[in-house]
Amino acid sequence: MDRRQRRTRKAIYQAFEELVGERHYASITVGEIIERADIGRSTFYAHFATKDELLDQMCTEMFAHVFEGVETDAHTHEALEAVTLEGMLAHLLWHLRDNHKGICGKLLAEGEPHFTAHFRQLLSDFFSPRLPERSSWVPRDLMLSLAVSSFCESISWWHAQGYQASPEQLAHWYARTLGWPVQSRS
Amino acid sequence: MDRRQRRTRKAIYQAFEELVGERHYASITVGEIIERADIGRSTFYAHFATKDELLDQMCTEMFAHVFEGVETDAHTHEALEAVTLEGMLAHLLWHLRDNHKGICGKLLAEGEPHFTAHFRQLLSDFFSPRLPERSSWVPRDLMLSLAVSSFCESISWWHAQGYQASPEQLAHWYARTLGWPVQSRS
DNA sequence: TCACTAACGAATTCGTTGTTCGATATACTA
DNA sequence: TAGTATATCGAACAACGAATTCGTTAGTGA
Repeated sequence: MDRRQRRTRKAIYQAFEELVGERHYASITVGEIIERADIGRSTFYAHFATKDELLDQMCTEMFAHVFEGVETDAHTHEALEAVTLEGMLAHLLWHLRDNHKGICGKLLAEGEPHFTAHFRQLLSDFFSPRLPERSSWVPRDLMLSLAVSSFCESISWWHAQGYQASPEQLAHWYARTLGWPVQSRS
Repeated sequence: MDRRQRRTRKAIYQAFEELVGERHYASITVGEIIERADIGRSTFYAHFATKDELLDQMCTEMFAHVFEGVETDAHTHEALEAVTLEGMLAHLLWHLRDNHKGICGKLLAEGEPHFTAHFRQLLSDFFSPRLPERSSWVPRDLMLSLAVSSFCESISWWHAQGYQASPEQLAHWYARTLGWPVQSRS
């Protein structure tokens, strides 16, 4: 890819991340993004059709890093026992907090529909084969939806609290609330 | 209130409800509302400052009816035993499905931020003094957030399923998933 | 060096929001 | 029923933002 393209793309991403960190996503205009990124208007549209597409592409890139190592890397941050559902969730939370300045939590807390839909899809794929068995019968897709939305809500709450609790702690509370098998805590 | 005002207000509400039922809320324009309601542009703005304010006022009116009788009326639809948390939730679901053509579920499923925030606030107030005690400790405000978001998600799921399950059934599954004390089911 | 193509940015079109105002129609009330 | 108040009408208007166009400038890579 042309160096110029890389530069402008990076500038756009950075300006966008800053703005999302500062303000409500919906209120950000393309004009502000190009001003902050210091690029021409037509240049922006040469890269992204709309503001939402920018968000989408950013999510894709951002989550590619976050989700790929959830299973394989878990043992590098935690003990080997971490390769449980709760451990993987803690690992995921760890990434979400640190890798992108908590933008994920911010967008979830704002209820930004595009982002939420994107994130929920990924979570759905992640949870789907891993849902614990329950003693009592509940429709599986309802259970999945509740697991996903509760996890999103936990992140949103975490964000509102300034990320005070540890990822492990939050994952534990989350699992507890859904009545899932839980790791013993020291 | 002047009869003319009542008439236009009713026309606006009706047109708006129809449109919300047909299309994504965010894509509805004021122009479409006034066209469908067959009123003048300035007339709309004499009643509501923005489209969102229309939604807000509509919610307020709509929920006033739904929430007020949750405790007092529960025994008219169900047996007296229904005055339990699960019973009250079933009663609430019953109203939400029937009173307004499931618009509530639609807006929740769309993730419409204004509506969701409004509804969540009401649910928060409702759940707050009623949260069951748990054996294991979890921060109370996190528990509350999870209870609220899970209930919203259950409604959203219900909507997506075409409201097939009964309110009682859904309330039961909801309570089960959160590991709450549960009514025995025949 | 040279062809390619990205970036520029002002001008433009488009759609939507929200306001204004004089004319008209309707509703309350005495 | 007459008379006053006021709600509605609707075209015109200003403001804003999205998205496009296109001739010009400048950086890239071979």
